Amino acid sequence: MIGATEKPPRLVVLEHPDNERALEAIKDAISKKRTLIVAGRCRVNYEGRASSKLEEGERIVLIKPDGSAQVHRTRDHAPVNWQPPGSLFRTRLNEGELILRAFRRKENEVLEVIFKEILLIVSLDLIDTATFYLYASEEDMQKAILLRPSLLEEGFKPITSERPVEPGFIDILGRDKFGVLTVVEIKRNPATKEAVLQLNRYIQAFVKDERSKVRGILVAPGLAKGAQEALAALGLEVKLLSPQVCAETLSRRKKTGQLLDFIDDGEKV
Amino acid sequence: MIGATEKPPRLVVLEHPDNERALEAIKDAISKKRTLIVAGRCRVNYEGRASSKLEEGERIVLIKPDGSAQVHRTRDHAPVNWQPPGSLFRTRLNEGELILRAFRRKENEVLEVIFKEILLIVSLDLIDTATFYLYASEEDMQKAILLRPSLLEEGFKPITSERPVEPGFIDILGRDKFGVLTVVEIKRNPATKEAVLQLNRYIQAFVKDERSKVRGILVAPGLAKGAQEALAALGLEVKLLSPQVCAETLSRRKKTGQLLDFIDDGEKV
DNA sequence: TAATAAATGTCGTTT
DNA sequence: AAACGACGTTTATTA
Repeated sequence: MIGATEKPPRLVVLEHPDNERALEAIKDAISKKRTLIVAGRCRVNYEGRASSKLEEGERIVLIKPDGSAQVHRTRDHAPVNWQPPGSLFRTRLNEGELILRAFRRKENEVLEVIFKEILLIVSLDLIDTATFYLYASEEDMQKAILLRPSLLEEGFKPITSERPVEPGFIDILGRDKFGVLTVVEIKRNPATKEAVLQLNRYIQAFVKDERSKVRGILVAPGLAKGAQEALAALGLEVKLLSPQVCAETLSRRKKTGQLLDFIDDGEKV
Repeated sequence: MIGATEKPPRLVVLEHPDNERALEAIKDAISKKRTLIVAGRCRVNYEGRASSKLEEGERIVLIKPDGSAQVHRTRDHAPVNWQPPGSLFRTRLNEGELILRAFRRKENEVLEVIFKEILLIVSLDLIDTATFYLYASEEDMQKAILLRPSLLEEGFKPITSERPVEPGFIDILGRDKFGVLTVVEIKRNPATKEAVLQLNRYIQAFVKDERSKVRGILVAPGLAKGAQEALAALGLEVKLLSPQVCAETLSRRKKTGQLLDFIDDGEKV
């Protein structure tokens, strides 16, 4: 029995509970915004942007305090069915089955898990306040070029980053060593034809304002199919640069300060 | 103790195990390709296409028989770190910590979870052979009709899709076999009276511009209460079409090319 | 195996 | 609230 007045333990485990105990534990965990794991034999229905049906089988359901839900099968990284954060939950017994519904009113989406048999219920009060750090993202590549413009090319001088233009934002705008305006678009993956077109749109929008000559440089670790042709056709350029090198540049800065761009005159790719 | 000779139980649960028991249970579960859940206080490192760092906190790790791994925090549908199916695992104790590594050799990617404290281990032998069925979204229905206009009716020729009009967007605009302008509104669920009114609004807004005769066709798998009457009252039409049939049309296209509309002259609903 | 397109993409940001 | 772009996108399909 999970007391209403007592503080519940950080970890509650029920093996092979009957439906009544399971219902109580699930309602308790969700209402107290605990993390909930339910393993059991169930079928799953989803109705919303699409609809899906999954017949009976044993799966794991994970419900988080933020109101997200996911149903995992024995394979695949991604859940077979899910509901994003902010979902509402309704649990009830019906003719010997335990029915768990996660729904989002606005989006008109419903996820329904109908348990024939509950193998396990785990209710956890997880404490996790740590920050997640991701390195070598596209953002890091941008930071690295701004910190050390020679990563792009000798003599490049950034003017602004994230400059708004008609269709979006120019990653980096600057001038090359001859003073020519240069639009830089950064990709952390091999650049696709779409990326080239994106860069071109930015330049087009920009040229309207400036109507002077503008260079366009695509920064990426490589080129996907069709990108080379698109670049040539549009008269744009590419600078091969890996996210890893950018991440290294940033981490080295932390140790040696911001002098690198003045000291280092070599190119590393 | 989990015997090597005996068949292990379908469900093994260890609450607050010491490191040795935890190590044994984890190795056993992974080697026997069981589904494994580990909850505990840990830090997480990832090194591969990018790199990431997550300091100490309580999380849930889910490892599946297919060699996929994911680390879940208390929020978000998506795992904070993961490793796709086919990963290899190495578990060991080191200075009072339990270290779980999931790596992919070819991709040179490593996920490392370092447990300071194990709250719970669950090792499951899940049985799940069911097939997952996903039925098409409304967007797929639109695509299917554009691909094979005869799904709507013989001789229909689409002009545009998502054409903006006063109240929103016309799903598909086209001409029937007599050249009469036709507005198509698609619903993936049984169409309600509201859907009929929506179609009517689009037509009204459209007639202002064109002031020629315009047909309105509601595409839906069925009609909800009151929809039939509304259609009749407004002089609009309905074409019954299920998302499933659209999905089939789209998947068949991939196999047989885009010739279907020329070959197929029958209607399937 | 590599390239391409779709996804109930998810998730953040900005208008 | 809606739109846009990035993502360690993932995933399936096809050449």
